[in-house]
Amino acid sequence: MITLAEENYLKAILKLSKNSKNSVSTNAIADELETKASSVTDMIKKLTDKHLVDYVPYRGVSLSKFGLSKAIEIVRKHRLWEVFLVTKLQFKWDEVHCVAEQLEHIKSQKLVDALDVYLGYPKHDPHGEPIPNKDGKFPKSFSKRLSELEKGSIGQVVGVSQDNQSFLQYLNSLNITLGTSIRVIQKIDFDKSLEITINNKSAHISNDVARNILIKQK
Amino acid sequence: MITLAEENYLKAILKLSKNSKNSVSTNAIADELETKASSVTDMIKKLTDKHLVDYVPYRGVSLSKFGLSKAIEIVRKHRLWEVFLVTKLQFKWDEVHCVAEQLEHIKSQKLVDALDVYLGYPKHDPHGEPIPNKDGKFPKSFSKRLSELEKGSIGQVVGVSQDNQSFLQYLNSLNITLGTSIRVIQKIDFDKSLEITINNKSAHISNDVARNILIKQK
DNA sequence: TTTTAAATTTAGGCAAATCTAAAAATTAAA
DNA sequence: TTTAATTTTTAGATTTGCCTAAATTTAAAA
Repeated sequence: MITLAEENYLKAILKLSKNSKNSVSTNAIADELETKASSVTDMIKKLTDKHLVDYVPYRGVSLSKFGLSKAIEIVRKHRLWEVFLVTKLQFKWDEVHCVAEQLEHIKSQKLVDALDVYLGYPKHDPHGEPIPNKDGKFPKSFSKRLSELEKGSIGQVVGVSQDNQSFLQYLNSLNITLGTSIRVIQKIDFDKSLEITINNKSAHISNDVARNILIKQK
Repeated sequence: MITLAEENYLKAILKLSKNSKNSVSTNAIADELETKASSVTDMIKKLTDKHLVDYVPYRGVSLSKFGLSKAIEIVRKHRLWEVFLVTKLQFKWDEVHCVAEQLEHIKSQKLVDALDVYLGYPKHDPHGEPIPNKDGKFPKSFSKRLSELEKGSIGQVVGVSQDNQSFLQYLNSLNITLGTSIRVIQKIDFDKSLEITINNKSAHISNDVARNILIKQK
């Protein structure tokens, strides 16, 4: 049995190894989980005993194959619950995270699968993040999210990962539709928002919005 | 903050004080939670410190006003989630309990309220148990459940607390409809099933079924 | 009413998950 | 390459929730 605390560590390691590839440092995990490095070392030993991670003292940890699949399961549950909260219970984007953080730890394979069916096998959560399927595979797409584009690059809108009414209305008001060309002028580090141009008219959009615009890069 | 373990104790005390009224013995709680009497004593002290129960050593505990409201909240959540699982995710009656046991501990007032709205303010869970409302009040009804009738007594069917397709079909096959007179011939202690007569024809029904038939007693 | 049985509490310990402070290892700087 | 700074680990405590075994209290029986 994987405990709640262990699940949170797995999730943190997955999140961190996405960016820095391979192995993750003790301090990085401590920061992510707002705990102390010594606590992390303790927990890593427990995870090692359970074959959830590979660990070389002083060198960092990485998820084992088993640990990775467990971590992905948690992400899947988190994102499915977020979709549920927004599409069925009328929660707003920014209200779902803390509740999903709890719901992701509910243990029942049948529940997750039934939820997936009920929600119509969604591919993205309300924040535009991809939802892995039952087998742990992420939906592959040939598009990128606008938020992933580098400064200076240009792309064409090929879709959105949200069909929310107010989101689509907002895109309309910006004159963003399928096929629109967008150039990234500036990426603001502070809030990850973007300065962009749409048909030579400039606009400033939040990361929340940029994440939900799917782009085919030129 | 009330911990998960504390919530389970509150629930157990509520359940037990329903039957034996007033205060509940340490051993009864230990049995209910499949733990040891000494553990119960430990926990009761913590609950006392948090003003969730009133406790007289060697004499038993009872829920305080505050503890009662918390316990009812948990029951409300448990039963709402059961309704969700059955009506939305197509779980069967007997598959919901263990999952609801986990879901009942999710902390979010907004979630419970939204779920209640979404489910259409259900009055009973899939087992026929009443669901308290937002203010902790149980739906009052002038009917009893068939399962509550004493041996020998007679009553008339005034409703059901389940609108499940297969349940209604089953009642049909037993010739039970609104207005049908039912007499309780025998109550089987072992599985709480009932020997009854319907228009002088005898039948044997499970507690699961009897609990969902609402009766006006003669 | 004394003795016995049952229920309850106390004492002392254990595992999980965390912490602080000190020691050890690694990396960066002089 | 030695020293200094940083990172990581170890040692020793703490809290929560549970356990066993022993002591205490209450209830029942003789």
